Amino acid sequence: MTAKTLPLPQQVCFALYSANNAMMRLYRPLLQPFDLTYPQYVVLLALWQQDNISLGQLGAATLFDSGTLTPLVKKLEQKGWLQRVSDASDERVKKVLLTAAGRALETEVATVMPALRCQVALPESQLLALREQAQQLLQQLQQLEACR
Amino acid sequence: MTAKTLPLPQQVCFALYSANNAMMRLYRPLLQPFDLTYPQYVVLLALWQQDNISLGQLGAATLFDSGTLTPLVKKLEQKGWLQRVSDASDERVKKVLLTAAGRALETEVATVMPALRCQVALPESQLLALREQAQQLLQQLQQLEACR
DNA sequence: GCAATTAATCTTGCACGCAATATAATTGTG
DNA sequence: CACAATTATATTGCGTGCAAGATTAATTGC
Repeated sequence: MTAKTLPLPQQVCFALYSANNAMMRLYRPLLQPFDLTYPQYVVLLALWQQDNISLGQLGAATLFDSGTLTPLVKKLEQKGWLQRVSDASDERVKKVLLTAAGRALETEVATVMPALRCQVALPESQLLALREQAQQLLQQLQQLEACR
Repeated sequence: MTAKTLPLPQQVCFALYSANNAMMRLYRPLLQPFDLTYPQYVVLLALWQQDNISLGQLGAATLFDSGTLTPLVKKLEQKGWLQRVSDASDERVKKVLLTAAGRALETEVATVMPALRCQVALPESQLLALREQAQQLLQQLQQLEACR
């Protein structure tokens, strides 16, 4: 009757948590040359897919809430990668618009993915399996959050 | 030639990252009654498995570096769950020792896991698959970090 | 034996994530 | 059309994570 809690190495959440932390550590030096952090990179990835969207839409794409997104976007504006412009038709919404430099950055940053990939000595199939499992968990949790 | 970067929904790292964030949001309200955060909970989980270990050993179990672990352990000491004691045989090392309250807490906190589990409507097999994939990624990344 | 190195922990500073709350614009309602 | 409810964004405060550097104690080389 000594085992009231599960050892860390057996916990799903701890595996997820520590794998994610390790991944962030791997990203850091690769993004540093561009003066980008991973969350900032995520915002740009979203904008490279769809530009000129509202902060709300950007939050939906990146899964950041406003408390995280607002300062992130302000920082990226300071760095000159994007602009925040008020929408004339609805003064509440702020739209985010990549600058020419921000659009050009996509080509530069395109080297990050392959550099990252070649350091991870795992078969593509395993990474896709991980993505699939993580996405299904995420989807389940989002569904939960949606019901309050 | 427009696709220089991969859309976020297809990225393994983003799936890992956002699933982990969602998991932390799920944990928060469950740990709040015990005035614990997830990282603090992780430290306690490690100590419940093996008590009276050095900060270095605790860091190895939790995968926290000293910059994260030191303030975490100090906070847990303030809350009365553990004590930090200097090792007489080597004055550099600080050993971490659960208090009686800290040991008793394990039983209380044991309700967190099942409460969490019953909110995640995914089959056990899928969670184990996710754990397996995450652990293998983690292991790969740790191996990388070990080679500097 | 003691200087130089190594080891264990601590401190500082920065950038998240997010809950809670505030502010301001818009919409719905009587 | 006033005004309460809703919506979009911003602010505040707290707790991480971690790189970089500092501090102190032990160990190693010569």
